[in-house]
Amino acid sequence: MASPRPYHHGSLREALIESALTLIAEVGPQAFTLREVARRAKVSHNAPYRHFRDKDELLAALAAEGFERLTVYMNRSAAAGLNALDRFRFSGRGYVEFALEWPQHFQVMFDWPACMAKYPEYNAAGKAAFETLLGFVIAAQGDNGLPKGDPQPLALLAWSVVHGVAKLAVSGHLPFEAARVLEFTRYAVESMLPACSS
Amino acid sequence: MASPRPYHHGSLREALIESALTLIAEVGPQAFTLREVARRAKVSHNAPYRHFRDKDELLAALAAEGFERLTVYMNRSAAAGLNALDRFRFSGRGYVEFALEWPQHFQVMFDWPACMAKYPEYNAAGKAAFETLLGFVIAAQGDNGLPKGDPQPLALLAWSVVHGVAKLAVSGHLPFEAARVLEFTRYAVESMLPACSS
DNA sequence: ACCTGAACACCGTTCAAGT
DNA sequence: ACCTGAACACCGTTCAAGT
Repeated sequence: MASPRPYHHGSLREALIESALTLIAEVGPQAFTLREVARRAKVSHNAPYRHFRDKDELLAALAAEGFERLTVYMNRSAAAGLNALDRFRFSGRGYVEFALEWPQHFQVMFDWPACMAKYPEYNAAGKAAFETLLGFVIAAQGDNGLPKGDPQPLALLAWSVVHGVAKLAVSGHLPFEAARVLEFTRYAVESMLPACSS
Repeated sequence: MASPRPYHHGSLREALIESALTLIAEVGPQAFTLREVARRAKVSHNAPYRHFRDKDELLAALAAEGFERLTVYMNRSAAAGLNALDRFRFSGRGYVEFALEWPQHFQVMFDWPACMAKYPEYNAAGKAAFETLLGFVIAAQGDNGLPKGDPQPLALLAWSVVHGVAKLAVSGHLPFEAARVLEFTRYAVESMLPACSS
C-alpha cells in the first residue's frame, strides 16, 4: 500500500491512527504511549506532532473513529430485524457486541471526557452515533412499535441500558461469558420495552 | 490528629489513601501520580512502597474503599423509601448520586479492570456492594413488590440500568444537568420495573 | 512541508544506605 | 521497621536543525 517517499510516508496521519488502534487494543489506554505509536509507524518520537497537537488530540481522533465503527456495528446488527421495532432492539445488541470485541477502544470513547469535549470531531462522531439510535426509535414509532411523542427519552433510555450492560460486562462485573452477555442484553432491552408500548 | 513520631506517621497507609482520594478527585485517574501522593503526605516518593506493592495496589485499595462508600450512598438513599419496592428503587438513585459526586473515584472502581481483578480486597468490596442491591431485590420480592424466583437477574438488570445512566452522565453524554439526571434515573428505573411486576 | 536528535521535567520502580 | 537519596529506563513535549 505505501509507496516510497522522501522520508517515510505520504500519509503518516493514517498510519499513526492505524498503529494507535492496534496498540490500544493490545495494552489499553492506560499504557498507551505516543512514543510507542511512533516507533511502530517507524518514525521518530515527535513526528506525530506534525499531525496532532498532543496525545489527547490523537486519542480524540481514535474515539471519533470508534463512534463510526460503533455505528457500523449497530446498523449491521439491526439489519437482521424483521420490522422497525425489531431493528431497534437488534441495534442494542450491535452496541454491546462492539464493546465486547473492542473493549479498550470503547473505553477511549467514553472514559476520557475532560480531554475529549473540546474536539469537534469527537463531539460530531458521538452525536452521529446517537442519531443512528434515534433513527431506529423514530422508525419504530412510525411502525406503531413504540408510542408517538418525543423519541429522545426513549433513545436515551435504550442507550443507558445497553451502555450499562456493555460497561459492566467489559469491566468483568457480570457473571457471564461473552455469549451469555448477549442473551442478557436481549433480556435487558426487552425489560425496558413494555414501558414504551402503546 | 497526627502525633509526632520518629520520621513522620504512625499510620502512613491511611494518610496515603487519604491523599490519594483527594488527588484523584482533583485530577482524575489518568493524571494520578504516586509521587504526588507521597509529596502531599510529606514523605519521600518511595515511602508508599512500604505499604503498597505498586501503584496498582494503591488504586485497588481506593477502588475497594469506593465500593464501601457507594454502599453507604445506596443505603442512605434507600432509607427514604416507604416500602421494600420503593427502597429498591431509591437505592438506584443513591448509586447515581455517588457517581455524580465522585466521578473520578467511580472511574477508578470500574475502569481499571485488568489491574484490579487480582486484588481480593477489590473483589470482596465489589461483591459486598452488589449484595446490598441484591438484598433490596429480595426484600421487594418478599413484600410482593417483585415476582419471586431467582433475584439475581433482576439485580443485574437494575445494576445495568443505573450503571449506564451514571456512566453516560459522568462522561457528559446525557443532555441534562445534574438534577435532571436524577429525574432521568427515576424514569429509567421505573421503565425497567413493569417487566418485573407480578 | 516533513522529519530528525538533543534536551527538559517528569514518571514508576529498584536499591543501598541511614536511624 | 520505616524512611531516605541516588539511579535507571521510561514518558510527553519543546526546540533548533536538517532535507
